[in-house]
Amino acid sequence: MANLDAAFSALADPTRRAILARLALGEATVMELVEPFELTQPAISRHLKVLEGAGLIVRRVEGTKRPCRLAPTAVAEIDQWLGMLRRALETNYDRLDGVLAAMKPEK
Amino acid sequence: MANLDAAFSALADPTRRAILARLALGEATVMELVEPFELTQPAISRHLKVLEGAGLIVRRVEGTKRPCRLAPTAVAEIDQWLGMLRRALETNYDRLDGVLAAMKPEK
DNA sequence: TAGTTATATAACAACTAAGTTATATAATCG
DNA sequence: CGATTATATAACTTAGTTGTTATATAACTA
Repeated sequence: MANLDAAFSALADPTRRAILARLALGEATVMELVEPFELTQPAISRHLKVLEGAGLIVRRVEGTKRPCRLAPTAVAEIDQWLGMLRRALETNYDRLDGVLAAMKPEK
Repeated sequence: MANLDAAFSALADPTRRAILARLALGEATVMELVEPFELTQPAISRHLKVLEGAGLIVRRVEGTKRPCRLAPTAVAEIDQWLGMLRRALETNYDRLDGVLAAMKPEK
């Protein structure tokens, strides 16, 4: 699962998560994404490249603009992987419940 | 949400995800976690420190051993954040559906 | 108590990441 | 066509990550 590396790594950066949060409101061009941050345009362009590489966003060409929007694929992959942890945590939690239930009578 | 940085960043490494997958099967000591990897014990110890710092695992002291197990907190935080993306993706998808539905009659 | 086992930490090398400025490309506007 | 706007890329700097080996600590074992 090499793509999970890219996806989680992309999400590890707060600027990139903020970009995604902005795109959750709808499509935006590069300059629209630059505006709210105290970063230069090349910095944002590179963040977008990382997000695109991770499958978290897609871009279309519209004249000289490149509007970005959220892509579903990476999120689905992440969800699937996290599902494994969720299930394990539930199981362990049940087990703990069992242990506690077994202990109570002893007390 | 500073902790999301640590959580996503911890999950970005395949060795650490493999460690979590192993812990999903149940508690394990450091040496038990070293065994399946072609890495040295200090390397694994540091990965564990990262996972602990991210709130993905907890460790107890048992004599000279430090058994590790999964912790639920970070996964819950991640799920919560991803929920935002999931909802946005659903909305955008619905919107796309709407667009496609609106286009069909025109064709 | 001396040796062994389990784990942590320090110091270092190699690599990657994130930001900057300067510059290139390419579409649009007048 | 020339100027402007939108975006990308290159070169560089600084900082962080991942691995290694060597060593420290601390609890068991004989």
